[in-house]
Amino acid sequence: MAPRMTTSSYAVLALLSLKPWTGYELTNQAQRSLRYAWPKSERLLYSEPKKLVTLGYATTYKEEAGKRSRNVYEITDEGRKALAGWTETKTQPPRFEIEALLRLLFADHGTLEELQGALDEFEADIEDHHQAIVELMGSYLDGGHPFPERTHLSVLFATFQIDMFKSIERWIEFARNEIDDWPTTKDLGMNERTEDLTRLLAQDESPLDT
Amino acid sequence: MAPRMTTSSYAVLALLSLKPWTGYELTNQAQRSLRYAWPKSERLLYSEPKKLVTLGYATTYKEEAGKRSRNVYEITDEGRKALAGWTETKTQPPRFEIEALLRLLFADHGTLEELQGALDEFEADIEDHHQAIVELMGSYLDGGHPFPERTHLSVLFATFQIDMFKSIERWIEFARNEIDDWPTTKDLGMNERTEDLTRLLAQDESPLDT
DNA sequence: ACTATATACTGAAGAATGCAGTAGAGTCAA
DNA sequence: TTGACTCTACTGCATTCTTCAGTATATAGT
Repeated sequence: MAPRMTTSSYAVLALLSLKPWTGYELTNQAQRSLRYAWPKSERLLYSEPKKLVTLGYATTYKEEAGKRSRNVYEITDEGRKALAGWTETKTQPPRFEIEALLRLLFADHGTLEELQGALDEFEADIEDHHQAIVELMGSYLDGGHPFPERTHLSVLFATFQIDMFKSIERWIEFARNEIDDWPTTKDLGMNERTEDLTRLLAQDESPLDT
Repeated sequence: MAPRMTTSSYAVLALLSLKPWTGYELTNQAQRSLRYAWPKSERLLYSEPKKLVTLGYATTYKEEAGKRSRNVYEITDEGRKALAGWTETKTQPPRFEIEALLRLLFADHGTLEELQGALDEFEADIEDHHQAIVELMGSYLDGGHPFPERTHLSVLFATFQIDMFKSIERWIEFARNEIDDWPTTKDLGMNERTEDLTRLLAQDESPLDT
């Protein structure tokens, strides 16, 4: 049975359309540049180009460098056709996995300190990503984009990321302030403050904007 | 071999700590309330409580209603202990899967119309979610929270969601405006506008804030 | 010389998804 | 009243994806 083209297959195929890559380069590039749109494991990123070869969408050869060898993958004409057909497939809905928020939702089983800890970790992760992108933009200014003719796309995407990370950081600050007023994680329920917030949200207004 | 407790197992265990549920209720409740923090398939949500039973963290019995039967799951004392131990495990970093943005990154293989289409779908998904939460908040005001003493947690989480969805919607508007000025998806590269944006982002300023 | 880090992968087990299938119960309309 | 449709209430199977351990060479720093 011929394997199916998944979104991850198209992602790798799209990278191959830019230039030939080795498996190792592909895992690194995909993890660096696609991480915030389509995060995939290193293992999968080694497997996908092999699948593309069996489908006839890529060719591969071994490059020898002393006693080391590495697999180079190159897109085929068939592969370019398949990539063009990507647009005919349905786009998957967005998916946000945030364990820190799951822990917030069930914070009443733990202490305030544990909840604050979860928020701290969340913030640290977001700040890391945030800083990485700001630095990447700095490198673009110095002509560091690997495919200069594609800079407009990377930058529009980066705008999304920076904007989202800023908004998340603002929320974390807000959440910390709220929690600081809590005596415990439990049984606060629909108190005055919560009711005020609920009323705002029900009117589609964010307490962070006001 | 005893199965491992995954984050999803803890999520289901946390739900069970609130009250006993049937498998069917659990799938529905988890998909409605955990969807934006921990999105999981219906299939998994039917499997997890069974796993909890084999681990001794839940008990189950069949409830008969005519010719129909359904499985009811109830947390055990062991289960409550296990849930308390959740805080000792590391929180997984956040993960954002957004195929629409992947398509944006590689939009130069397609047309402007296709890129706009991807943004439209993205927007439609986000707006659906956004509206669902605003309505949920309205129901909370009418006393509709299933566990009133936990309202403060749900509302703080809802603040995150509404704020994030608003921020994404603003970005989509922004992106649409940018794209409207593009003659094609290709080879725009580091033009004047892109350079302006890059400069802003490199200074950690969002073009959406100004 | 030793250690750490980067390069360059693969196999196998387990987690999670998607899809099809089964089947009873209630609703609405032709 | 029969048929169509939706909701309830799941299960099995194939496939996808992640995690982890393992293998082995190359290179830079102390």
